[in-house]
Amino acid sequence: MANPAQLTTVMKTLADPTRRALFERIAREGEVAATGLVKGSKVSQPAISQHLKALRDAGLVTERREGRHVHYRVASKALEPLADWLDHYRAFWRERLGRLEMLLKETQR
Amino acid sequence: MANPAQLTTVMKTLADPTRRALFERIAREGEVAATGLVKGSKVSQPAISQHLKALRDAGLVTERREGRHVHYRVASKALEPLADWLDHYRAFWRERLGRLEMLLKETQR
DNA sequence: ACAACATATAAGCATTTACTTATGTTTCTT
DNA sequence: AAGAAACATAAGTAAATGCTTATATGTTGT
Repeated sequence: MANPAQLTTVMKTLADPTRRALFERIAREGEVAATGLVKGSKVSQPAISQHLKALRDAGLVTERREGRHVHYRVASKALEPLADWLDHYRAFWRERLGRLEMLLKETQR
Repeated sequence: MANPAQLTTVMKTLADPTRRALFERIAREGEVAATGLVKGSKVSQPAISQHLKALRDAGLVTERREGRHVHYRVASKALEPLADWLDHYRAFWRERLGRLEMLLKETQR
């Protein structure tokens, strides 16, 4: 169901610590302008701008222009590809571990 | 709770498509020798070996040597850092969306 | 002991990435 | 209209990444 290419993009985008920190700040603050993100960051304004573009392209954040400010917020379905992938493997393992446990109990008695 | 550095490592490791595919194959097959992974892969044996090292270093797989074969399997807590991080943000959003809904209902009446 | 097999390591290379500084572009303020 | 503010884009660069071929290391069967 989840497009593998999209999953790759999401993972690659969030794998970078500074970019992920940016994403987390946007999530925490609800809605932030780019300037707000530049302040309190160690990297330059262009770096922030480039990271925001990456987050946008990955579908992780949405932007809302208001005058000369651009406000960012987390996209509602941002982490869905990641969550889907994880849930798939979690379910898979529950099943696998379930079978393993049953096997162990049978061999033990 | 989840170490950010470890999360970064896990994400970076799984972000690469061929490496993730390798991980998924190990998960599906339960336990595979490296040779088994080389077969049916488009990259060379050393490439596989390097990817396996990366997966090992990230704590995503464990190895079990048996003669000249090395069998790989998914580590039981492999995806815990990722899952923890995701759950944290999921909970966070439920709360945020919950508040938003309450706010909307209040302003509507 | 020796050849074949399974895997790891080394070295090299092209591409990608995460920055930087410099410069646009648009919008607000005065 | 002019300057400042908020952002984006361009160009350059050092480091990281994912591969390759060649070679080493360890193990098994004959």
